[in-house]
Amino acid sequence: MQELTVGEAARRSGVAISALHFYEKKGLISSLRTPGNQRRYARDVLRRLAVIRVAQRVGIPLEAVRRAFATLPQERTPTRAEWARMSALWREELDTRIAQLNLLRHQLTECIGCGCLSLQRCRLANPGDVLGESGDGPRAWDEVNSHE
Amino acid sequence: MQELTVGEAARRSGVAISALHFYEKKGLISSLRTPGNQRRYARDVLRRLAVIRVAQRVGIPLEAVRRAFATLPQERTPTRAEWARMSALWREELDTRIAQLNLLRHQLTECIGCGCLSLQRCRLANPGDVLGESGDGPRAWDEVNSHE
DNA sequence: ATGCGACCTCAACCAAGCTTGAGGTCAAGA
DNA sequence: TCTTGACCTCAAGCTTGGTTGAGGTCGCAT
Repeated sequence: MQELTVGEAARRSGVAISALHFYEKKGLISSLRTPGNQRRYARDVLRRLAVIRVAQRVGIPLEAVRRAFATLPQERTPTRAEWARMSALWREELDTRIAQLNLLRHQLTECIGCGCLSLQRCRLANPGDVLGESGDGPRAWDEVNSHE
Repeated sequence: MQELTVGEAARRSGVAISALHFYEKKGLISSLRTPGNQRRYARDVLRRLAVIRVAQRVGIPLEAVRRAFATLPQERTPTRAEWARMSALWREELDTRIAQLNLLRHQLTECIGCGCLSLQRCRLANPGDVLGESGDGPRAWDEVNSHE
């Protein structure tokens, strides 16, 4: 079986059919059509859906995924090298997220461990603020989110 | 300075004033009022906001945070022990998330590294599916999300 | 040829998580 | 006293990421 119907893609990816339609409308995936106007997906759609799911899990918006996918060829299945290039980018993204989560976990532990209820000094409660001198709160995470 | 105005809380936490109002309406934080009806926050609000931000970052919905906060005392500043108890729960949650992110990163790397474009066999593309036998896709992550 | 499940489009609706705006009050300095 | 910025409430609006439903078609088996 070379091409997948929506139902098959949905079952295999764990993504609802309505979501597949939605992703297609948003330009994250694409499909060929049968003479009878039914969608047929190349197998690489499953990889795209996997990436989409990963992204969702780490809080990266679909629009950022779309931008990343825009670096892949539109009308032909990406080569291994093309996927690898994109994947390297994502791996960095994931590494960053993991590092930040670890940092937060550490800070939370420390914060509770040391009993520092004087929150003005707590790095977790108050990341990057340094007692209000800097003015407008932490944006590092958002920069990661937009990543461009 | 024992109590914080909304503006101070917003600046220190990096959360918009409108979001503070929103969180209060949703029951995640609370405030005392001055004779003139202005909000005054106890300092533990900063810790709550920090926890809220952590939760948001790892994709935990506000409602779950509210439920967690519901285990803390309502009308008095939680003790260190009370925070520690809650924090332990969150630490587990964060550990789980980190573990899952690491797994995903590993799977993504492997998947590209081995060039397995035969996605039917790819664990990342197709987690828990085993070629469609199980029927309705992966739910493990959602269970983590609801965590009750 | 007819029934059935899987598929199609399009528009409406939903929930979370906020922001924005209107219309008004508070509090402190010049 | 007056002005200015910070604050108040309430309702409406916005974005993201979808789901639901109506009304109709496809395509395969009987």
